[in-house]
Amino acid sequence: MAREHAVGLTVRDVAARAGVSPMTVSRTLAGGKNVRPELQQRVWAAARDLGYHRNENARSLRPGQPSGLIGIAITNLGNPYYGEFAIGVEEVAAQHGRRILLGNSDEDQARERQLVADFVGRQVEGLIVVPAAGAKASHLSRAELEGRPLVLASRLVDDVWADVVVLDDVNGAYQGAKHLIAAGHRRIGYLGNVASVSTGQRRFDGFCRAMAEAGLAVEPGYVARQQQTAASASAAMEQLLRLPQPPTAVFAANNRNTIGALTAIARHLDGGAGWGPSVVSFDTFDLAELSPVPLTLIAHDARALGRKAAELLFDRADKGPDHPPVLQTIPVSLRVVRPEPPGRIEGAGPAT
Amino acid sequence: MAREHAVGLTVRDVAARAGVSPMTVSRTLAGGKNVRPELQQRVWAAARDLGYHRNENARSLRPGQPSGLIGIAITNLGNPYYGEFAIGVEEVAAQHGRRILLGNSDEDQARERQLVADFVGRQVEGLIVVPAAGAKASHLSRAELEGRPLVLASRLVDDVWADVVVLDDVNGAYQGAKHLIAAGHRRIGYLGNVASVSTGQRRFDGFCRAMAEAGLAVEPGYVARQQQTAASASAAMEQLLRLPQPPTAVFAANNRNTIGALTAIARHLDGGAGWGPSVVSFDTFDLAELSPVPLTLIAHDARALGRKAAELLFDRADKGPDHPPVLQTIPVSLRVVRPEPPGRIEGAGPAT
DNA sequence: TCTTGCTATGGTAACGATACCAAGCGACGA
DNA sequence: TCGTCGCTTGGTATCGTTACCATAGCAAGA
Repeated sequence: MAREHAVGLTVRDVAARAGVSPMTVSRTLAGGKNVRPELQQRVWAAARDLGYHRNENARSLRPGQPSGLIGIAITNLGNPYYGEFAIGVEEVAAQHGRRILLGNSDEDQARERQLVADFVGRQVEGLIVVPAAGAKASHLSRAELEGRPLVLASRLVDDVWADVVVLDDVNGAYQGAKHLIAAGHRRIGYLGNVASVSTGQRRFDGFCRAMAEAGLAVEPGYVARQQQTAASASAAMEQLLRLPQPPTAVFAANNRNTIGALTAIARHLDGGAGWGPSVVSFDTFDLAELSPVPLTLIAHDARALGRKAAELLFDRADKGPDHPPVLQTIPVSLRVVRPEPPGRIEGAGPAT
Repeated sequence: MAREHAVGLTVRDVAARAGVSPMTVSRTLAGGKNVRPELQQRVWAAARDLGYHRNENARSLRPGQPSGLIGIAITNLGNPYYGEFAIGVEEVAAQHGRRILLGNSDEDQARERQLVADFVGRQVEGLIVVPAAGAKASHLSRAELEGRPLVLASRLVDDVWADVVVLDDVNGAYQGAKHLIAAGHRRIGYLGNVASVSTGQRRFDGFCRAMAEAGLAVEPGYVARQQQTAASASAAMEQLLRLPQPPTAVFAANNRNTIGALTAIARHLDGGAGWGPSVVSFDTFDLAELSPVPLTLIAHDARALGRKAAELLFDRADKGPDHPPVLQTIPVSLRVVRPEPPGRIEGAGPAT
């Protein structure tokens, strides 16, 4: 009797239609080793006619059978940076015949923990996690993951036994700050994300190092490190612009902060101010060319970061769990989008 | 005997530790109905101590048990528009206790087909697909999906039995074009994506309707409809700018085309041209405020689109497969970012 | 001719969780 | 006192697939 819905076709149905046993169907679909070509054709035809799809869940139930799934927990999928990152992971995963289970933690530790637990329950072969702000090691322990390989991406977490891939945050920020200092800037503002995210701390460290080397003080009034959105970054930038002695340049530690800063600066200029601070931005973003002020990017390849994270995961699966963890750094490079006009700083700034 | 790795804990292990039967464990974890509170505590303690996670794949093997998975196929995850879309889906799915299986088709039909087949094999409860350019109905048929509900998002496909949620493309483009015409523009360029994507066709239709109503011809020399990336859009815009009579305004049919257009216009202005065409953009994007030329956005909420797609999916699961398909439209709205200065068109354009 | 070795095929059991049925137990009304 | 009901607990079978073993057939070699 024909089924009402096509739901629930099994090897048995295909076997019946092809006039063979379920085992022959299984073998054929697994590659056809030790099956007569004629039978293989009958099986393929039957499978096609019925619209049969192997049940991957049942398949992975057998011990030793991989599930073909990789879990990714991301903090904010709306940030194109993480979208690109996810593409990079997906690219490599697809090459290895794996699918992506995706979860958005929204910078919430509880949600992240829940995601990880669920991924484990779904038998993922490995996890790639961009840890949420303040994430603890406890829900990323080897025991919690039942021995599954874990890669931390973009951000570090203390005391977690895992491979890690991060950007060259410290050096990138150092180079970016040095770039501003070399151009003659002395009053440099800093817009960044919270210190509970490792990028927030590392980039600030690099910035401070460059300032210290130049004998410049990092003045608290010029530093704002709480902005996680472009809107709050814009507000922070406006505060800096309203200071009696506003900074002649700002270092924005990620794309959300840069976008907020540039938005505020554009409003400032539209409001009649003839002058706006130079910007160095960690992260690239669309339409950087439209910047109304001198702009330099600390550029990197988010997709490469995702690819590398996936590669570390598959490497780990090959090497076994007992090799020491790997820390991989993705290089960054300075890209001047709009150069500093000569003599800009001395003459053009407001009330020095 | 102790296990080498923690991999493969089962109800049996928990049952043994708690001194009860596997059934009692199962019942407890399923909510604890008809289990003595004392035993429940023992079971929970044992599960926690061992770090047990229920095997969701084995669970969904039993007939009638849902897998808890929703499959999403997207054409380009690097486009923040689709990132936001995915967040919207994930939000609603998480509310319903479902996880997301994500695949990137990269506008490739073969990859899309493969993704869909795999999703079915993994027993997803439903699929949300942004169909790739030129996607055919055949691999989205009810039979192919084994009766699983399908929602098409953002783009239409002919002859597919599915619920659909799209933006108000035609009307949005119509309003955008009318806006330019009302401002006095007569020579209006069009930058869009290919007609094999329904948005490419629908937005062009709306544009043409506004032009026709105003008695204006859509001149082929002003129309470029093959750009899928910002880079190619930038090249197309440069061609328009090099025409003896360049358009005084351009309609860009999506964010990639707008970004390309603005980049080309910025280069043009930096090159010394005192004048650049006005822009209307379908889709919003970061840093629109930096536009050097008059800019109006046809704005909409990609996250809302994702949410609605997921809601349609769950509605369909409730209503059953026999209700007629639903077509839902997400409204768009005009947002003037940089208004048209008065008298700009007559005086300022090059060689009329 | 009989053995050995190979390929092709099928039956059976098992993966982990749970629906179903059976059974034990105390409480309560007849 | 006995039967019945409800609650609790456990044994068993099953979901779809495939590893393993068994078997049948055939060819080559002793």
